[in-house]
Order: sequence, then structure tokens, then C-alpha cells
Amino acid sequence: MSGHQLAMALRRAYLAIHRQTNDALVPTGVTADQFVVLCELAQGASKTQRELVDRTASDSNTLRAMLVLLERRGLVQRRPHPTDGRAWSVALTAQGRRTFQKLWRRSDKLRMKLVEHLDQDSLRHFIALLSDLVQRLGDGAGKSRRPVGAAAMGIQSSN
Amino acid sequence: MSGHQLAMALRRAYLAIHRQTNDALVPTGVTADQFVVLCELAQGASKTQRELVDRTASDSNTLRAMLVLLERRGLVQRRPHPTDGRAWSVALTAQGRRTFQKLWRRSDKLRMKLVEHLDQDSLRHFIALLSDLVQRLGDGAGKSRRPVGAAAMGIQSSN
DNA sequence: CGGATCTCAGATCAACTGAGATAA
DNA sequence: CTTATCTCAGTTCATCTGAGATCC
Repeated sequence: MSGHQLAMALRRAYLAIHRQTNDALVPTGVTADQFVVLCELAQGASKTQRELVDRTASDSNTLRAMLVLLERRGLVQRRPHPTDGRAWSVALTAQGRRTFQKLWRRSDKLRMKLVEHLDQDSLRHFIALLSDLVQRLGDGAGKSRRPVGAAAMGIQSSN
Repeated sequence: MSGHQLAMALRRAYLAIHRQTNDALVPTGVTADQFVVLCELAQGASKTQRELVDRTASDSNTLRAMLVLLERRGLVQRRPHPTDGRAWSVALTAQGRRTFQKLWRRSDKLRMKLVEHLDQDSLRHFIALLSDLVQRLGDGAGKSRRPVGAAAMGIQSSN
């Protein structure tokens, strides 16, 4: 057992989820990565791009590109931030909320399958293992253009 | 605790490893995904592209593209398969083996950090959780163009 | 024949670099 | 002045579809 095997197992698992999410959403024309963004936006209030970068673990340039696509399709709206003149305030449009419901339903079975045969404690433990791993890696961070940012830590509403 | 949170934790962890691997390897011009391919090739005998597709969890077209890049750089060689006329037999070149050593050393600290604070049992358990997840997903497989393939199961040399 | 392996063209998205505008 | 947020241009890689050649 080695770090390499852990990395490979993680790769396998992530790619499997990513592909099956894409497969499930392909009739809607929304990608799995875009879905991740919409999920964060669907949790209550509007967010700045910076917050979305932290919460979706995306690159800021990548996130912008995705928002441009989502905006062009009318799922997302960006308005000037009320107090911070540098920032955008990003939110779902009405159509975006409707589309998100559809996406969420379409991916429902997949999420069920993810946690099948896992009781609450195992699931909690599993997530803790993953979070610990991220934290361990994050400490010796490279030259990431993301100087941490408070929202990166896992405060998630319950969905 | 929900399947969504598990998926997000997995995403975070995978992307963190992927990025840090890329960062560690960037002076060599080899990407993290290419490194995955080289790792499999470094384990003993030569392999067909089909085997590599299974073992690296890559798409077959994607794999071909990566092999073309690696071949162009002289790290990899493809010869006709001795017995199966449809298949290629892919192997590292001498330079490929040297480069792989370098890559492996460069990513050593990262692998160490991955398993820091995990004893053998925890690591084994972690990997089992990930593998189980893949298997659960794999059962209800979509229209993946990969009709299973025996090598997909985890027979790994110890590295 | 059916099925497996691989090739090729083409498209799309994600990811990243580096430079810069603007505001805190 | 420094730092943070976001924009923009440009590049590369990974991914996938769909069609087809070739061989088992």
C-alpha cells in the first residue's frame, strides 16, 4: 500500500463520478463542472467569483469562462457587488433555478449510488479522510494563485 | 452528510493532487496525466493500449493522443503486437525509463504527504472505500465505450 | 458475420500563464 | 503603495463523438 495507489484510487473514483455526471446531464447541455458551480449558487445567497473559486476548487480564469457560458445561456446573472467595486455578485436567474432543479433530479440516482451501503458514520469518516488529505496537501502549497481564502474550508449548507 | 458532499470532497482531493503533481513535474514538461501512463508502463512488461486504458482510467482516444505526445518526445515506443494484429505493444524507451525515474523522484514528497499520518490499516481502508465506490458506480454503467475489460480490476504491482 | 482494437477528424471544455485595469 | 478581484488574449491538454480501417 502506497501513496501512489491512493492517488490512483482517487483518480479512478473522481473520474468515474465526473463521467457519470456528465452522462446524466448531457441532454441538458450542462457539464459536470458547470453543475458544480450551479450547485454552489443554488445554496441561498449570491456569491462573488472569489467565493465560487474557493468553494468549487476551480481556477479563477476557468471559473470566469464557465460563468460566461452560463450567462450566455441565461442561467446566471452577474451584477456589480453592492459594497465592493472590484467584485461581481453572481446569482442564478429564475431560469437558472428551474434548470438547476432539473439537473439535481437528473443526478439524483447517481448521488444515491454514491452513498449506498454507507451508514452516516462511514460516510462522515470517508469525507473526513478526504478533507484531511486536502488539508495536508494544502499546507505545503505550491505557487497557487489562491492565497487560501476563508471560504475554502468546508462550511456547507445541508442541501 | 450527503452524496453531494462526498462528491465535492472527492473533487477537491483529486484536483489538489492533480495540480500539485503538475506543479512538481512542470520543469520536465510532463503532465500529471501523462505521468499516470508512464507509471503503468514502468511496471514491468509492455502493454497494449487497451490495457493502458483500463489501468489509467482514460478514454481510448485520449490515451492515444497522450501516447502520440510521449512518442514524439522519445519516451515511449509502439511496436506491432506479436500475436494480435490489431493491437500495439507499448513500452518505455531507455530514455523513457530514465525520465520516469526523475519524475518519480520529483513526485516523491507529494506521495509522502499523501500518506502522512495514515497507518497501513487506515490507508488500506481509505483505498477500499474508494474502490468500493468505483465498483458501485461501475455496476450501473452508462454507455461507456469500455465494456469492462478484465484489467480494470486492481491488480497492481507494489511499487 | 459480430466484436475488439486502434486511427483519425473535429469539436468543446477545462486549465493555466501572463499582463493589466480597477478598486479596497 | 500593496493587495485583492476580475478581465482578456492566447496556449495547451484532456475529453468526447462519430466514423472507419483492420484484424480476431
